Amino acid sequence: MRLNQTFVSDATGTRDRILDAAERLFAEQGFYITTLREITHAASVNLAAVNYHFGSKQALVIAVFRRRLDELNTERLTRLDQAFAKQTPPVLEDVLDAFVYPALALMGDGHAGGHRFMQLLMRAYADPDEALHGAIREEYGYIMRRFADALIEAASSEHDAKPSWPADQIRQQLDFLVGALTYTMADAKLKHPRATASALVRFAAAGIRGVSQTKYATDFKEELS
Amino acid sequence: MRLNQTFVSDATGTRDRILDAAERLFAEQGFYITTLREITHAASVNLAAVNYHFGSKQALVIAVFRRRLDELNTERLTRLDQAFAKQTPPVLEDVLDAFVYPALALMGDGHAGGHRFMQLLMRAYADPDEALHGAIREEYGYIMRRFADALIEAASSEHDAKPSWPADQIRQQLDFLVGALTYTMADAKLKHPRATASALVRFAAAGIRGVSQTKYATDFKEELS
DNA sequence: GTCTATACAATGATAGAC
DNA sequence: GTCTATCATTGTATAGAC
Repeated sequence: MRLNQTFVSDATGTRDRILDAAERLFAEQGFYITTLREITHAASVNLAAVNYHFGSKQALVIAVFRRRLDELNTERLTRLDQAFAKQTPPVLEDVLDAFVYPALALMGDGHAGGHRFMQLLMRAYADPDEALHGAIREEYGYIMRRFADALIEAASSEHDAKPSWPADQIRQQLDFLVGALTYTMADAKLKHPRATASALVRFAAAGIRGVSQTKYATDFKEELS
Repeated sequence: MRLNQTFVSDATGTRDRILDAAERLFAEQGFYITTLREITHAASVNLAAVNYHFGSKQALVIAVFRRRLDELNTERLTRLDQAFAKQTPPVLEDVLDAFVYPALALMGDGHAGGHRFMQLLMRAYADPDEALHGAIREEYGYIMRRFADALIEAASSEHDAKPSWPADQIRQQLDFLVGALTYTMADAKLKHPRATASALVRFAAAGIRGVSQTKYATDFKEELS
C-alpha cells in the first residue's frame, strides 16, 4: 500500500502536501472556518484532490489528527517504559510525567504551535462528529489502558498492606487528568507551560494518593442516577 | 427594555422561540452543523428574524450560551453562600461541592440534556471564535475570583501556622478542576454522574491539600519557557 | 419596531473529460 | 490521477410590508 508516488511527480506527493497545509490551517483557524479552497491553494493542488485522496473534509480532519496523535502517544509510551526501567513498580510521579510531558513537548518553544494542537484536541473531544470521536477513542484506547495499569501498580506499591487499588477509580482519575491537561494546555494565555505541567503532575499525584485516605465523604443525595 | 411582546402576537415572542429552538439544536448537533434555516423552521419564524434580533449566527450562539451560563453560575454562588453560612471559613469540600454540583444538576435525570450542555461548554472553550471566548470569560471571571478566594480561605484555615495559601497556585488548581469537570461531564457514556462528581470533589480536595506537603518535586529541565 | 420575501456570494461535494 | 464545470446549500444583506 501507499505507493502513490510517481517518478515524474513533484518533490512531495499531493497527499502529503494537503496534510501539511491542512494541519497548519486547522491549527490557526479551526476546522470549520478553514475552507477546502484555502487548503488546496496553500498546498498548490486542485480543489477536487482533497475529495479524491481523503473522501471528504471530515476524513481529512481525521487523517491530520491521527498523524500527530500517533506521535504524541508514541512518545508517552517511550517515557512510560523509561519509568519502569528506572524502578518497578514505578514511582507515581514518573508515570504521570510520562503522560503529561509529551503534551508539553509539542509546545515548540515560543512557536506556540502546542497550544493550538491542544485546542485542536479539545475541539475533537467536543465535536459532535461521531466518526472523529471514534478515531480518537481508537487511538487513545491502548494508551489509557497502559497508563491506568501503570498507575495502579505505582499507587498500590505505596500501600504495603492493601492488596490492590480500585481499578475503576484509577481510570476515573486518569480521566480527570486528561481533562485538566487538555483544558489547561489549550489556554492561549498560558504563561509558563512547563511550570503548569509540573504543578499538574503534583496535583494529580496528591489527588490519587489522598482519595483513599480521605475520611470526609461528599455524598450527594442519591448515588446512582 | 424587553417589551417586545405584542398583544396579538403568538404565545411566546419570536426572539424567545428562536433562542429555545437554537439551544436544542445546538445541543443536539453542534454549532456549525446546525443551520439558521433549521432553527427558524423549528421555531416557526422567518429566516431573516435571526439576523434582525441577534445580528448574526455568532451572536445567536453567544446569546444562547449566556442564558444557561447565568443560571449555572447563580446556583453556584447560592451554594457558596450556604457553605459560608454553615461554617466560616468554609470546609474545603463544601466549596468544591458548590462549584461542581450545579453542573451536575443540569443533567436532568435521564433527559440527558446535561451532558449536551457540558459538551456545548467544551465546544465553546475549544472554539477559535474570540468573541465567544470573550463572552465566556466575562461570564466566568467573577465566579472564578469568588471561588478562588473561598478556596484560599478554606485551605489556609486548615494549616494553623502557615500565614496564607499561594493565590496563584489555587487559581491554577481551580483551572484543573474546571478542565476535569467539563471533560468528564461532557462524556456521553458517563454512567453515574453523581458518583463521578463526588469522586471529583474528593480528588480535587486531596490534590489541593496534598500539593503543599509534597516533598517529591517533578522538575522539568527548565522552569520558564 | 417587527417581520417577511428575496437575492447574493461563498461553501463542500460530485460528475465526467482528459 | 488530475482538472474543469456545475450543483445544492450555507450565512448574510436588503427592500419593503404590516
